[in-house]
Amino acid sequence: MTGKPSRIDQAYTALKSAIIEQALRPGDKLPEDEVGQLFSMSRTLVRQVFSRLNAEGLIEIGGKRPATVAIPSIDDAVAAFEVRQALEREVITLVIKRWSPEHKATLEAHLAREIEAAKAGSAPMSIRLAGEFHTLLAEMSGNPLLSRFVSDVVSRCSVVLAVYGRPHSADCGVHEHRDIIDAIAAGDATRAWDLMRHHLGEVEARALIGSSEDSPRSLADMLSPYVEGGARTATRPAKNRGRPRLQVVKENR
Amino acid sequence: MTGKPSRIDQAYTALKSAIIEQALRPGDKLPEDEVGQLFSMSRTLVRQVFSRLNAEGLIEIGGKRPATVAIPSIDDAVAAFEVRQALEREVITLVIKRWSPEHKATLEAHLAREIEAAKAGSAPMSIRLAGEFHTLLAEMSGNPLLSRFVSDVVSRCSVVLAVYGRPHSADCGVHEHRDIIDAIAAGDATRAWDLMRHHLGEVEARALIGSSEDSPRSLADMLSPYVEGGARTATRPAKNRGRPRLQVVKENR
DNA sequence: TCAGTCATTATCGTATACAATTTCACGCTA
DNA sequence: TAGCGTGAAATTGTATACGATAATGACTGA
Repeated sequence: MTGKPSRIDQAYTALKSAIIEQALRPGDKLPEDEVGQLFSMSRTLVRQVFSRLNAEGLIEIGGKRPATVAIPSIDDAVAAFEVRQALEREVITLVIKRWSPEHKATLEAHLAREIEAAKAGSAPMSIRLAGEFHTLLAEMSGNPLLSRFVSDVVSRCSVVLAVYGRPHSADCGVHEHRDIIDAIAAGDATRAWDLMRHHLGEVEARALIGSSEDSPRSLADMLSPYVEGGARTATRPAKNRGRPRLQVVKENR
Repeated sequence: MTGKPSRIDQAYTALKSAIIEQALRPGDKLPEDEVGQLFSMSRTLVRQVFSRLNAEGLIEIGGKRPATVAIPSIDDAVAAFEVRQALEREVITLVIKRWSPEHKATLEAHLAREIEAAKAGSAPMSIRLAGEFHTLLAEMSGNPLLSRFVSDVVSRCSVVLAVYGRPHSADCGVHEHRDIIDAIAAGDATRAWDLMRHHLGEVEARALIGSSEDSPRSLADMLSPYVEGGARTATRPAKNRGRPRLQVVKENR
């Protein structure tokens, strides 16, 4: 598809995945030069990546402090789900309008992967696929702008779940996705809207009780699965001072 | 309110205003160093400004070419209005839910300014205020994310109008704004939705008149109104001949 | 006169350098 | 021992330098 994803795109995708899959957790620090070394780029580029992530609410920058993975407030969480409801309602409307058999096949294939991931008990994969179901649906709307907005808000919701949510239990979500596909395939917009509202309500409800435990790890360790070419942590022993670089920040806001 | 708008914010606001008010027209070039000199900042900062403007679809960057004011395609235009309908529907729902007398006063005051601008025949001011009516409404939703999205899409629609639209005739828009305020004040969501749908439909129609979906107008045709001396289309291979040089407007506000 | 080729210039992409600010551990004092 | 300055280290904000690439224009040859 895309000829050459630039290094910036690679770093952006890697960090975004790491955050959404909760390999990086809200509050974690992201020093520019350290990230730059991990991805073999200068701070100039890292800054551009951070700028994009910040625009999507995934990290917080500015204030001459190191960038941190965002810690959305309760209000942010409510706002995100509010907007998400409105956007996904429109998605359903448009997808039904432009429905085709290929769409159904694509969604079924994705659902199969979700089921498989749930069966395998892979939490990160389940989290990722659950989000991708919604972005996939949004792409089928044929409206790139809507797709972008949905992708954005889905990312925000993922971070919200990381802060306030309980561990992802994929079973329920998968079955609800199943029903939504069926309603759309049947062209029943009203039913699909209701299902989607209920589904998102469930996800939102899962964000009730906060849970956070501290286990300081090094940034390189957390990101190594996402850095192209594997971890380069061992190549730089001099720079690694004794204490682990990354600390989970206390919530001093 | 805001303690210190940084230079970056200033440049961002200035350029955004210039584009929306059509002082900078779609296709105009924006060389980084020239903009930097105008705003007394280095290219590093200009780049950040451009990055933000690009994310909102106001300019296009990349490809080692100078940044240009965006020229949205017809598809982009339709997509923008589609999303805008969905977002503003949600705005109305929330504003009615959280309605207060101060909101009404604020909107009435804004409407008065719109009427005044229309009476004075100030086209740039009318364009700006017409857009701000919608962002103002969005802010009253109490949902910052929704507000951001609406602001984004309203900007895009402004550029669409700059490319495809006829000169702004403010009268109709103002009266429709009047009706929307009344419906919201009366708590009549259904009526407000209909009015908004009709209003945005009018704006969209004003934008897309004269554009044929079957044979998309060539770039040269679309640009011809802006090419000095009119369009000389097919006589020679259409290079960038005749594109206006950079016109950066001095913003002293 | 016109087309094609090559040098020049303009402009961007990336890295690095320097200044400013915050953070944090350390040692001092009551 | 708790509290509190203090200075070094860490980190970001901004500017500048250098290389790469596309646009521009001049020159040559037919």
